[in-house]
Amino acid sequence: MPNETTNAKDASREPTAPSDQDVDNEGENQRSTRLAKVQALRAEGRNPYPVRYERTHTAGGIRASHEGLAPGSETEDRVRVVGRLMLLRRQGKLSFATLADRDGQIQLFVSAGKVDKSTHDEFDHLDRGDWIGVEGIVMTTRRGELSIAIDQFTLLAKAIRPLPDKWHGLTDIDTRFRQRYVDLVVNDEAKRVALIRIQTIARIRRFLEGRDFLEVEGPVLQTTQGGATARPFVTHHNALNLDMYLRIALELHLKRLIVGGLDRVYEIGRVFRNEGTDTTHNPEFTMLEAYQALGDYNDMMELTESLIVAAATPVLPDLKVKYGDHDLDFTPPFRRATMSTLIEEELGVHLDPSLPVDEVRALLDGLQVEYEDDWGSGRLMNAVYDDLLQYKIIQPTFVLDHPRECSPLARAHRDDPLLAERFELVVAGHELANAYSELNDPVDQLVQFEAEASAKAGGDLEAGDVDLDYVRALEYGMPPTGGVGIGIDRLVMYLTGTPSIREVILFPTLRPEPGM
RNA sequence: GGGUCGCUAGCUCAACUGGUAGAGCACCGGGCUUUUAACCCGUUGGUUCAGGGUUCAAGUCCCUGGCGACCCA
Repeated sequence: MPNETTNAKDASREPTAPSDQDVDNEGENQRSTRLAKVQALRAEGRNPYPVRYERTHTAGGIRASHEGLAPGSETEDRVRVVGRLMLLRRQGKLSFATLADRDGQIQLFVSAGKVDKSTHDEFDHLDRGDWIGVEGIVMTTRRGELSIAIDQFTLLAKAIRPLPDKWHGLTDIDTRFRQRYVDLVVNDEAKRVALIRIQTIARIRRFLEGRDFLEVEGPVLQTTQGGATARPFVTHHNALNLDMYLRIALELHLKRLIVGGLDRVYEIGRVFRNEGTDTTHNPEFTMLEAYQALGDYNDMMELTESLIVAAATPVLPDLKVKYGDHDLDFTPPFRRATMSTLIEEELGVHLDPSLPVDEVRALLDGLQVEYEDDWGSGRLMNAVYDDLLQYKIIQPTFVLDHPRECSPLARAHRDDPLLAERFELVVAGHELANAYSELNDPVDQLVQFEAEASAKAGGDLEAGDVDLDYVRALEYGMPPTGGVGIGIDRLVMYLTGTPSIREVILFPTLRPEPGM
């Protein structure tokens, strides 16, 4: 019947042509075939996109309630389920289909004995990807597959584009990120990672609530750059005629709230850093920062460790995970070692910020570590750590007592004024958390800000501004406080064993797609 | 920023030293009452990322550009 085929195609072209203008042309043939089906339904006075449908059960719910139903059983249980049609196996007088909803899949069983011919025919002309609502009886097939023997179904949303290959799925990384909606439909791993992220954030909230922290929100649009070392995004507010930064950290406003008397606060929020992207960096990412009055960095270490264990346990019961080439173990306590100790351990040299600059420079020259002329011994020491050590630290390790010189918001160490009371938690060579005993001396803080501002004036694009309002806040008195920041995306990468940050961010930053 | 690799049908992939662009799935038509990536038969479907060059002839070789992945700094 070649004529019929040709006619059907010709008929399908006409109604679809005008509506195609604003979409790309992928799958043009299949799109037009399906658009023709939409037109045909409309011509019969039926709506291919009806407004609602009452469901009584979900796929997962039916699986849970009918676990162990013997093969070849038929129940009296009438259910209405909604989902996306994932597979369709037409077999003449019998059709099987796989319906997927948020929490699972279930087979549909369509028998000529239970539905009339036109319903069956219509079912057989559905496409993979269509959303349907079905009503029927819970049963199992001879092979034991839990199914719904349907007696009626309703098309809820016609899919115009075909789903990717039912076996190979969607593997092109770029397309997976650009069209995450498709990735989530066909790749279970994408859904698994997304759900772990969602659950992890929920668990962190519960954990912090359990410790009496208040969740707060600071401003995203800011007029000073501060709280971290990073290049900001700049934007413009029209009504105020004001250039503004998108925040690079949450820190300075959370501590203002500590001043205000909200003595345990945290925020889980998006921060923005105008830097290159790679496997572990996305320009916008999610930070947790928590501040606890009357805590110091030792308390924050305990908090950090407990929080990570609380978040990890439901996902990784043994707290172990394969991450790239590494086997990570989050069993507490994590190792604690000072930066100075680690340098000595690894390189066999003693380095601390009290050494004369010339001596330290000579040492860096010997190690082939690059540095700037205006760096003091502390920053030079930090460069050795950054260049030669951090990437080698695989298992969770609290690296303690960084040079004060590169910690402008941290309090000087109680035992050594050239060091800060600071730690970074390093995992698989990357910083997962960063914490201080917070600096609350307003005079000292101003000195630190001014040093940064002069570096910025000297061309350091990552250096911060003097935040005079923050200094003013400190002048009203901030109690001794410990604070910590944890990279949520990184944490989720570890918990899911996914060594790419773009896999754990549903919509990673991408160049715009040509033509979109 | 440097290097390597990739981009072919809606999806997943082929196409030797340059010689008529193919397969599976999907789609369309037909068959099939217990399938599970169902199966069987028959069709349809292409600006080979873009542009330029070499050649009788370019998916293939050369140049430029785009997008992406990985490694390095």
